[in-house]
Amino acid sequence: MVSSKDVARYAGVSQTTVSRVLNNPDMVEKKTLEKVTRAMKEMNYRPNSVARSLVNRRTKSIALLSGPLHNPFFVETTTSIVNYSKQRGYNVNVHFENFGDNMSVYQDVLASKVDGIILSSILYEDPIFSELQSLDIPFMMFNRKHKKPGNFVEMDNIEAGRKATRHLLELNHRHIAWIGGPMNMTTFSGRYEGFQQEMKENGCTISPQNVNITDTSEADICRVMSDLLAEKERPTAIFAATDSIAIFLLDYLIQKGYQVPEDMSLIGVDNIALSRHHSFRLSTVGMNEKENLGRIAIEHLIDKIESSDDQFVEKTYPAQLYQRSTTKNI
Amino acid sequence: MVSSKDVARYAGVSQTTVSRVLNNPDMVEKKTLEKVTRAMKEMNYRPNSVARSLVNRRTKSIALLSGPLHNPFFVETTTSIVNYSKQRGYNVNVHFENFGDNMSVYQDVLASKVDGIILSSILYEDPIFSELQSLDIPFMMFNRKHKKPGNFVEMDNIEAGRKATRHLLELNHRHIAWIGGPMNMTTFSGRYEGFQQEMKENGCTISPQNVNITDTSEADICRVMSDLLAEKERPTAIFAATDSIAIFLLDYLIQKGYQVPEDMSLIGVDNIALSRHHSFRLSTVGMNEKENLGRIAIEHLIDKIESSDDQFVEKTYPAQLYQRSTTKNI
DNA sequence: CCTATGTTTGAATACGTATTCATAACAAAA
DNA sequence: TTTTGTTATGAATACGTATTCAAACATAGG
Repeated sequence: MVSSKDVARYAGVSQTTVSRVLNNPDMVEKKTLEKVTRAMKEMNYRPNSVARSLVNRRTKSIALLSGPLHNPFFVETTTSIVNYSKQRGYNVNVHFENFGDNMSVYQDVLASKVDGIILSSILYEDPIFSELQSLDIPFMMFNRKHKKPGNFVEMDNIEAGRKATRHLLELNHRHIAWIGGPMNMTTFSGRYEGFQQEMKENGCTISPQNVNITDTSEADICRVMSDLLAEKERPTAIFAATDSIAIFLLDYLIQKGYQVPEDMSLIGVDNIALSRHHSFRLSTVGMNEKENLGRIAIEHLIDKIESSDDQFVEKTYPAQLYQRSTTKNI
Repeated sequence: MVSSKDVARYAGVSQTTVSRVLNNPDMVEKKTLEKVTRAMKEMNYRPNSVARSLVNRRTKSIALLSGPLHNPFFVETTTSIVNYSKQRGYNVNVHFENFGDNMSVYQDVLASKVDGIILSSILYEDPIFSELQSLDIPFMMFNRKHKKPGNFVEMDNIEAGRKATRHLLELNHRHIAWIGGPMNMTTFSGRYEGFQQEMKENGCTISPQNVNITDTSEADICRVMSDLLAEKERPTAIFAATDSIAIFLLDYLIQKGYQVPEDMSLIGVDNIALSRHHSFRLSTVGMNEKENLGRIAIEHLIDKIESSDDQFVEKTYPAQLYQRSTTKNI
């Protein structure tokens, strides 16, 4: 590979001058500049970004630790994060959460030299948190957050849980089942908390068999749903903790011959784009449609990288109901 | 940041020994090894991957230049590529195609030091091709390919086009509209070619207003579809060049009060997971469900990186029909 | 005891760039 | 002419690691 030294020799100048042509062109005489520029072209020179990073002490790249893309919510955030980062001149190393073995993903992220880290995949008491802190580079959580204070942007999950539940209650549902994911993720615990609060305040009880915690895999959701359908006193409505789960449930229910919402009301959370599809018209709760948590988070992160201000960004955005066609009065 | 030199000083050894502890632990005496290991722990030492890359001349990272994730096909390939790469010890820099200005994306990719490049976003006569070649690192195309010989894996797009068309013809459709993307992408040109061939062989003509080329944006697809619906002799079936387009059309049609397949048959290509959803049951043509082009491509790419064999991988996989519920006899 | 062999270690160097500091060339001012 | 200042350039160095080469030392065989 041709280096700046090669270019220098070819152009009859010092490596320093070549470097200056790239970074401080006005410090070099016009004639020299042309000469060097031509040499670079002719030799097809490309600056070695690794060497640059070593001396500049920044890689212009960011690690994204995201939830899996089979949840369309993360499709939208990943797209925003990658595209906005590009705009600001950063590359994004993408990693996906791995339920079985997140530690190895963490190790990859910790080992890779990046200017900042943005992650949705963190548990409420995740030990990764202190490791991230020790890296001494900015990191930002979105969607989910950690117990300890740090940078995060999230939706008001409790409010989301309450609004979804209130909607179902207003439609006269009393027998409501919850299908969610692991409670050590604040999205799930928060939304469940809201569900509980609202039910309690309205004098409704939640029977234990109607609280279903899955690992969000399709197989596990199937298992849970088939249990629910087999209950003597089958629930009339399901509160799915995410639109992704809801859409999968929809698939399962239709496949088994049930009609939504006639046989079962269904509401999700996140208001992902797919929920608006007229084949679904999924009722859901989510943020203002203009806002994207990924986008908000990456913007803050890059600001932090470039300003190195150490004030925590902690933002919780309101949730609102999007009533569509998968919930109905009984 | 603490360096190997700091660790060396603290442990009372040379930097060489610290390096050996990391890379050739059996070359160093057990006692020394423990001493150094302890020092690394105590100082919270993390090897600088940038410095490593500089001397090793490999970054253990790969650039992915992907089509946009709002096409679920790329969700599936991106997931495979990222996860498989991790398994083989590589990070993935993700970039998304940008219809308006792909050159700047290309520049980003060319500037970033990676061990290999995997891309779906290439045009049939894309000038990026020769630039990629001049980088002298392996690159692999998937889904779409280039005019010149190189590494690629694809579905047999012509066969796909023929099979989808044949299916519609067998259902007695004669008035079939095509909605696709830019013809300088081999996915679209190949599928269209198959559409043409099959129509011709069966004595069917394609009227010009039924050939619709979009930029695959929602707005443009809307425009085209509304034109089609306004035709005097409205087509009875639509061949959407991708499932992604088909699913969007489905949304549009339902929203406008049409029923699929009663008012209009609809078939896509790609057989993405979402097409199987029982709210859609989209008829489509695609590869064997076990195969994933992204996965196949990344496997070849990493093999190439690690073996540096220079034989081209050129693979074209057969397409098959998946008949579901969006196509019906008339 | 001497030589041959193996083991463990460190000094020096390379990777490719950006930056600091010094110098040379030259013009302007005194 | 000397001084001062300005502009353009290059030599040397730093970034943090891996590797080469040589040296120090121990062990075994004769």
